[in-house]
Amino acid sequence: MRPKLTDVAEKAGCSPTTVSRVINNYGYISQKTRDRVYAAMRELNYQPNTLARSLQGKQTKMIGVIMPSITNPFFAELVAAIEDKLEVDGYKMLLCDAGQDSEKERRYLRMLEANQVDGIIAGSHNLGIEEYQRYGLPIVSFDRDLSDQVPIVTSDNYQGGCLATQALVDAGCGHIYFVGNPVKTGHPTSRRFDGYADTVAAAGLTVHTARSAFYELPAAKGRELRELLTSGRKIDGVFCSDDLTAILLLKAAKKLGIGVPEDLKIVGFDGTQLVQNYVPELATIVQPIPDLAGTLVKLLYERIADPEKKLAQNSYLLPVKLLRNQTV
Amino acid sequence: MRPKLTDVAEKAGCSPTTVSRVINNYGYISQKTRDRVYAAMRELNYQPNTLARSLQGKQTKMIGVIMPSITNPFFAELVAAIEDKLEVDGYKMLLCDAGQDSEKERRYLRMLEANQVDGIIAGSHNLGIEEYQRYGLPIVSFDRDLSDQVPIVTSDNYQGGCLATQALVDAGCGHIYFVGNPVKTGHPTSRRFDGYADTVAAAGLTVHTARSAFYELPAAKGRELRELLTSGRKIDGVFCSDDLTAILLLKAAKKLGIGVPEDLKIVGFDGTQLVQNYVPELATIVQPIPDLAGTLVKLLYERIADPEKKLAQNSYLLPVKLLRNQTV
DNA sequence: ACAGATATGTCAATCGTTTGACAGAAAATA
DNA sequence: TATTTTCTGTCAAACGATTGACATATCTGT
Repeated sequence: MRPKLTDVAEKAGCSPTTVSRVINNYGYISQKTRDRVYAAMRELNYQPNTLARSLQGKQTKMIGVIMPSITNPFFAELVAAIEDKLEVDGYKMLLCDAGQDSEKERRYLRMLEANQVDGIIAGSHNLGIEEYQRYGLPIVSFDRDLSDQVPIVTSDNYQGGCLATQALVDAGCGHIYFVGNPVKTGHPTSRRFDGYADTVAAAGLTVHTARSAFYELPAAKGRELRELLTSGRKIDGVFCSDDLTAILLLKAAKKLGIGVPEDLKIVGFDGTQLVQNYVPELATIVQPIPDLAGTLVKLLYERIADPEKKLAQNSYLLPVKLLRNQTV
Repeated sequence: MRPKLTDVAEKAGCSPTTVSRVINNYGYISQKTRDRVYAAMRELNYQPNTLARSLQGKQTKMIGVIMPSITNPFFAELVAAIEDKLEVDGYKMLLCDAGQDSEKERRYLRMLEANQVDGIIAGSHNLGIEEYQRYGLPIVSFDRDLSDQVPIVTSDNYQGGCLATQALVDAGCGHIYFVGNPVKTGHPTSRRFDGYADTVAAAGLTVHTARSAFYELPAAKGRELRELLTSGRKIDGVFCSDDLTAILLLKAAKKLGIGVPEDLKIVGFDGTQLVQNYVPELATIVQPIPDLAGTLVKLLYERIADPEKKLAQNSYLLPVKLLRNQTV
C-alpha cells in the first residue's frame, strides 16, 4: 500500500493537519516539527496523491500539448523544448499527437478538459475556433489564429520569406520558384509565400509556384519535384516552404545532374538542429525554436495565473534568421 | 462553472446515483432513463471529472512514457507509434524526456507515481534497477534489462549486426569497421556489435572498431569520421550502429571523394521512416517500430490487468530487416 | 506575571465521483 | 393475485488530501 498523509502523521507523531501544513507551508510550523515530518516522508517514501490535491482545488500541474505529428523534426524539437521548460516548473506534459485527424483532436480536447489540465498549448489545427472556445481553458496557440482571446505565437514567416527570397535574388537568380504547402490564406505559414511574392516583385521578377501537399508522401513529392526540374522551365532559384521539401529538391537536382548552387540555388525553412547537423549544406530560414517554446510557455503561465486578464498583445511574432550555406 | 454529476441528474430528472449508474453501466437501468441521462449530458456538455473518479478507485488511464530525447528520429517515431496505440484504447500519455539526466529521470519517476499513472513504458536508462523496483508500478522496458519482473522489448540487435555485416561481406568487403556508440556490455544495443564481431570472424576477417559517443555533437563526430577515413587505414566497409552516424560517414566520404559504394560500403541501423524517405540511398537495418510499440503497449496492458501474473516471457526480441540500398 | 506571538491539535466540511445497503414502485411472469 | 424481476430513489461512506474554525499549550519579551 502506498503511504498516505495519515501514515506520515503517525510516523512523525503529529496530526494530519500538521503534515498538510508542512507540505503546503501554511500556518505556523516549528523547524523541529518540519524536520520530523520531512524525515517521516522520506522514510515512508511518501508522495502526496496529486489526484486528491487537485480535486480539493489545487492545480493539476498538467499541460496538454496538441501537435501534429512529432515525427516531423520541427515539431519534435518544438515539443522537446516545451517539455524542457515545463518540467523545470514542475509541470507535466500530456502529449497529444492529433495528426490530421480532427476527430482525434476533438477527443483529445474533451479528454484534456476531463483531466482538468491547467492549460493547453495548441499547435495542431484541424478544428474550428468555436471548438476551442467551448472549453474555458487557458490556451495559447502556435501558428494559428484561434480568436482574440487566444494569444498566438509564430515565427515571423513573412520576414523569413523575404530573407530567403532576397538571398536568392542577391545570389543572382532570375527565375525564382516557390515550392511548398498549398496553404489557405489567413494561415500564418502562408505569410512565407507573401514574403516571397513581395520580394520577387520588388526585384522585378515573376512569381512562380509549385505547391505540393504537406502530408503527401515524400516519394510522390520527390517525383513531382523531378518533373518540375525536367519540365524545361527556366528555374535557377527555389524557396522551399520547409526543409524536408528542400532536401527532396536537393536530391532531385543531384540525381538530374543539376549543380547546386551553380545551376540551381535553394533555400529551405525551419532550420531544425537535425537538419543543420545532418544536411549542413542547406541554406535555410531558422525558426527560433527555443524562443517559440519559451514564449508559448510563458504566455500560458500568465493565462493560468489570471485567465481574465486582458492580453497585452494577441500576437507574438518572433524573428527568424537566414542561415547562409552552400546551397545558395 | 463546469457541470457536475448532480447537474446532470437535475436536468435529467433523476438521482445522482442513477446518473452514475448510467455512466458506469452498473445495476438496472431502463433504456428510457439511459437516453434521458445521455441527452442531459450532451446538453450540458458534461465530462466526468477524471480526478474524482480515479480518486474513488478507478484507473487514471494515464501512462508515463520515459524516453531519451525525442529529437532523435528513432525515438520520435517510437513515441508517435506508442501514442497512437494508447489513444485508441483511451489512454493518455505523459511524455517524459529524460535525456541523459538521471536526476530528471528520478524526478519524473516520482512524479508519475504521485500522479497515479496506471503504468510506465521506460526507454530511458540513466537509473539503476532498484529505483525502478521501488515503485510498485506496472512497467515495461524498451531496450534494457531492468529486472526479472520487468518485461523487456527490443529489436533483435544481434541479428541486425549479423545481417548488416553479412551484407558487407557478401558485397566483397575485406576490411569492415564497426562505428558507433561505446556501449557497456550487457546493454541490448551492444548486441549489434556482437553480431558484427561474430560475422566478421566467421568470414575470416578482423574486427575493427571506432566507437564514438552517442551524445557527442554531430560536428565533432563528423570530424572524427573524416579522420578515420584519412588515417590511411584500409577500410572498405562500415557498419554504423545508428543511421545518423551512417549519414555523417556518408557525408565524410563524399567530401573526401571516396566513392560509395565503389570504394566504401556502408550499412546503418534504425531505419526510421524519416531516414528512409530523406536518405533513401542508405542501406540499413530496419527496426520494426510499429511492432515494438505494439508489443510494449500490449505487455503493459497485461501487467496492468494483472500485476501479479508471472510473465510468460521476460524478454521479447523482435526481428529486424535489412534494407538493401545503394550504399552497399 | 501577563500580553502577544508562535506552535500544535481536534473536528468537520469540502472537492466530484463511486458504490453498497436498503426501500419501495413498476413491470413482467407465474 | 401472488411472486419475481426490473427499475429508481435516498442515504451514507469512502477515496486522499486541504483548509478554516476553534481550543489549547508553549514560548517570547516586558
